[in-house]
Amino acid sequence: MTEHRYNVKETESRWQAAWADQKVFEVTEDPSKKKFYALAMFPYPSGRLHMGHVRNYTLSDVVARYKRAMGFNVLNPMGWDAFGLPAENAAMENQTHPAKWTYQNIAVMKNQMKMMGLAIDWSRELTTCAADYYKHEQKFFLDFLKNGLAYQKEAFVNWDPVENTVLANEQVVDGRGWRSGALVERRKLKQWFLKITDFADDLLDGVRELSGWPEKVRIMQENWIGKSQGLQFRFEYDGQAVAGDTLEIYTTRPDTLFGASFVAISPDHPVSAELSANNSGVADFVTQCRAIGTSETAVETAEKIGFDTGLKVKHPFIKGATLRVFIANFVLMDYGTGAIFGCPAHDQRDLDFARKYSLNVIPVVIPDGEDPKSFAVGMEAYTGPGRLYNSDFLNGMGVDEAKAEAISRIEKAGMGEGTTLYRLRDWGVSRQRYWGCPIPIIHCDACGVVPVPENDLPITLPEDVHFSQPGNPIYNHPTWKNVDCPACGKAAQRETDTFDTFFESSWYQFRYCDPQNKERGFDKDKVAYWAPVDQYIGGVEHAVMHLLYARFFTRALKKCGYLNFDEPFTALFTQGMVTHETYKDPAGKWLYPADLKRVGDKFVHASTGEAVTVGRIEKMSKSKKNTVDPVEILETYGADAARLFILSDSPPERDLEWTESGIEGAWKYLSRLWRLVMNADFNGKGGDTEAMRRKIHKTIHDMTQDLEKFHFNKSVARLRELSNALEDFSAAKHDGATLKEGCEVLLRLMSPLIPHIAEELWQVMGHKTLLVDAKWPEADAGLLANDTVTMAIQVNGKLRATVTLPKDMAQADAEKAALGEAGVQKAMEGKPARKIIVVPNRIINVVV
RNA sequence: GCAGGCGUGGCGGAACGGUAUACGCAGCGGACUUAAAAUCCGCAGGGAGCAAUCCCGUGGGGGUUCAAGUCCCCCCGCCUGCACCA
Repeated sequence: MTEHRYNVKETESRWQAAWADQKVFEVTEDPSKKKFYALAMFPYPSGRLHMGHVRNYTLSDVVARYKRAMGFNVLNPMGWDAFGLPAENAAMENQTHPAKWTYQNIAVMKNQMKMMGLAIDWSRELTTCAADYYKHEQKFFLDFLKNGLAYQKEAFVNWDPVENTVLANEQVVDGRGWRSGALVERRKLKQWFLKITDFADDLLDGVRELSGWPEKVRIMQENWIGKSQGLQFRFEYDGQAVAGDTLEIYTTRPDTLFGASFVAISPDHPVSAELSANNSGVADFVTQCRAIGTSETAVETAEKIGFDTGLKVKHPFIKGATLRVFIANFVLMDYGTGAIFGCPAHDQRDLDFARKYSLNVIPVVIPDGEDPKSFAVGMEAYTGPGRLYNSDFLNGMGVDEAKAEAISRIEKAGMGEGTTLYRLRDWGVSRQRYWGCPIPIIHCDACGVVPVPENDLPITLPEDVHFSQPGNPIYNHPTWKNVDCPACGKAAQRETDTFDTFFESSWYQFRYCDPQNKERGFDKDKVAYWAPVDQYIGGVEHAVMHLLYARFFTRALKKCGYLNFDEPFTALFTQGMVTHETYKDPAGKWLYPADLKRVGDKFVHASTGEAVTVGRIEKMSKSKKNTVDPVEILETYGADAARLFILSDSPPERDLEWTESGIEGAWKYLSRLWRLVMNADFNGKGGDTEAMRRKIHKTIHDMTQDLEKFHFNKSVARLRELSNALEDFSAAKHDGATLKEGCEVLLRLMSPLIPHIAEELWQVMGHKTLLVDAKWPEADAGLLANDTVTMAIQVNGKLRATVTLPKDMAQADAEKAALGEAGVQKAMEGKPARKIIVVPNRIINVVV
């Protein structure tokens, strides 16, 4: 028989063309079929695909193809998260326009994606920087405004005084502008916010219900929302009062009020500001606090420092007692009220502070079993449970009871109230950047803030802008911002800020349901059919921001009448990173894997021959040069090999180490599969057909389970087992019909993973219709059950023999068979069995 | 510091509380070849033994159980996220 080599390139592009020509993956709403919406997080068009993309889209593709074979009407779209800072940076560096750069990248990356053979409905492709996309989010924003979900307030930005521009957080490195190197200033600007805090509780309750999400992500969102129950109340000043008659604080430990020994306020607190005005000592201290900064390392190492303001407040429960008021560097202005009471015995920070300034440490919660009279706090605060002590009317209560009682007393006295507080802040959406969606607002001297009339949408970006001068190009444009006020007709100015690019990615999952709609962002019925997304797949780096914003957006759109559900993504899968070994030359410079040559078990530089040191395995990144270009892999080995390696090497949620030998191995398997089918003799006779058929149907059953659970590495292992068994069966020239059944099942099961070669071999086997349209195989239940089983026999828990017995054998007979085994008798050393445990069809344990 | 995850051969990883190391990568031996590549067959946790076989083995230490990689307690190490949130 002539053996043809598998021609990957030709075959893969031929089937890609066939699927596209027949519009196999294009879908419309079909109420008669169950829908399945599979979505991969859409990419930022940075230039080229990286391996992380390839892994992501391989995973979503397997899901989409599998669900399709299962008979679902599968929506699997793709688009471009096209606004963002890198386009502006590229524009500055290369004297190009962000739009040109972006669209060029999209063209390149789309082409690369097509090489992967993805089951995508390209007719639904969307690009967020296109006006026909962002037009709709401008409308949403106007609706949010009408519904009280958007508002303006002053907020700090990072201001680069040399470049005269606002910097994004990631453009600030060690407190300096990344380009200019100038010290970044905090400047207050009026900016737009979305009221995500309105939904804080709802987002929290919702995330707890999302059973299809990883526990990890759910917890991260819960922590981000950061709900806490506590007491907000007002201290009365004793003597001098500043900025009002009372000082309001927030605490989650009202039970420890009797242990209070000081009050501390933030350096940014209005009281600090007022005192600074008249007291240079205070002003200096506040400046000192701000200089320490808020970076992680600074926070970790910074000492707790305070400044005694000389102010005093009255203890709410202890008549005549007063507490000194400090300004302290560890009190944050943007949480609670920016002021706290310190109870050093039961809070570590308060304790550190108290020890430094020699303040009282009064234990008021005594751990069970401790003697209150001798219980003392040294350098470690006690934060656990216990009984109240030294606390008047709270004495003897547990912590929770005491909290409730303290709140109740304060409320009765009219001094404050029990409060629920969230760490979550409203979402600031204004960005002082060019390459984003313009905020549809006009500022009029006479009328103030005027929303752009809906008929005037979209407000498109000016195209003739320059990036050579400092500042925001939109703001610098000579005419764009000039407009007549829609309300009074007088000269007014457009808002020159653009939306945070998380705005676009918060609703794209709905736009995919109705991407051509010119009137609205999407049709309610179409979204009702497709949404919510059944399986969302992407990187864990979006665990908080993007996913939280999208969840908020869905609720906001619901409030504005656009849809009628809360959660956009029913199930979420977060994939691991793609990693690779790192390499350095003798000078310590990073080297690309492609620049190396293997000599024996070592690497040398391919052109210079210099020795290369192999470093640790790290996430692929340009800076460490440990990247592998997907296109080279796709061109050398093809999409199927890349997909197979990605799927088989590691469980998808874990990191995947990219290795040359791994991709080679995948390629070798494809050749083997090819030979199996090409060389198969379907006219053979004999052999243990029943055993073979059992293996085939067991594989169907197990593989289906694996796919449902995202255990793709296991499913590949099972398919290789089946493949190995079929090779033996074929080599032995056994029954042709069984071999044919096996090969066909193998191809159908392989189809979601390595679709091109599976499709090709399907045709080779004589099929005239597409494999991609074939139904998922069903396991024959009759073949799943075996009539004999191999049972393990243990003596005192140690394996001593295995024995093949009829299935569901009577317990007594099984015991007898077990005791008859030579190995068992030897291990029993002639002693009688004290006990025999029989787990039917599985194991027998003899205890002597 | 808090929260979450992980720890199994040389490596990636399998294992409803029930035969630990499936499947693969790398390795070794052999076949084919002038040779290599490709391919095929075989070996392969550690130790002892000519062998049958036996002992030890899932980061460490305890425990529950007829039986523990799996469940419980303590400890060690690595990774991720959050971080002075009162």
